[in-house]
Amino acid sequence: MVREPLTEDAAKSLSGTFKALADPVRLRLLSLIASFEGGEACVCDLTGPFDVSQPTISHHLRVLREAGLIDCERRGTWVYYWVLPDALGRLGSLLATDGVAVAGPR
Amino acid sequence: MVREPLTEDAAKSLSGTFKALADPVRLRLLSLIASFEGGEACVCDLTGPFDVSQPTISHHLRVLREAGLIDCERRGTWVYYWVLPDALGRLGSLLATDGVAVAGPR
DNA sequence: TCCTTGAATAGACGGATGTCTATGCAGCCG
DNA sequence: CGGCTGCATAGACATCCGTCTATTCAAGGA
Repeated sequence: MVREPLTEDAAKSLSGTFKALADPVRLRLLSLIASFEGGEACVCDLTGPFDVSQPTISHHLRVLREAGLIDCERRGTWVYYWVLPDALGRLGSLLATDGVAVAGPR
Repeated sequence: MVREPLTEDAAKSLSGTFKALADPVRLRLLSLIASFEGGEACVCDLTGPFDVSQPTISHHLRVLREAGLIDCERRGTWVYYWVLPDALGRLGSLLATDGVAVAGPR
């Protein structure tokens, strides 16, 4: 990303992922799910730590899922969510600036 | 970030950076500046490749600058922008999922 | 079967955001 | 000094987005 200009399509797609991460509640949800024992969490575990309503949590989970950052499965009465590490990893390596000449004034 | 839950403050701050990256024009600007010869670019080099007006580019550059992702300096008639690699690097390492147990159904 | 609980959907509403046109400011040059 | 060029600011406007309440759907238990 810092070596050659992004194409219009790549930028559009990438920005979609960043949009999903551009909300404090969603970031905390993602982090909370990832750091849960076993790497997955039931929705009922996720509504407590936040000051927003259950439908709002449900909405944020949907946004994260549609961005390909998490997935879920129903097990009886409960729905469990887990993080898909690939998307996060790809993003991380894209942002890597290792070896790129540091710019500055002058 | 995937090892322990983000605090409310950390999430708020982080989401600010992601917000700045959550726009295709800003992503392309960042990428374009970084990949410019010498690692810096004049604004006049940045308005051409986009379909939006010059004030809109100026607005996006301000957002990126206020997020700590780029900086600028006036040199005579022109203003030059360059990428601050630290912010991007910190973000990249934050998203790293290496060594974290992969979650999944069951 | 009915009721209860866990979770998602629908729709409304206010605030944030991306874009534009018009204007202002800074620096160069004749 | 006057005008021109590069860039930023101001303000308007439409759309998007996060949140809520109300409702619906799914699954289990008495």
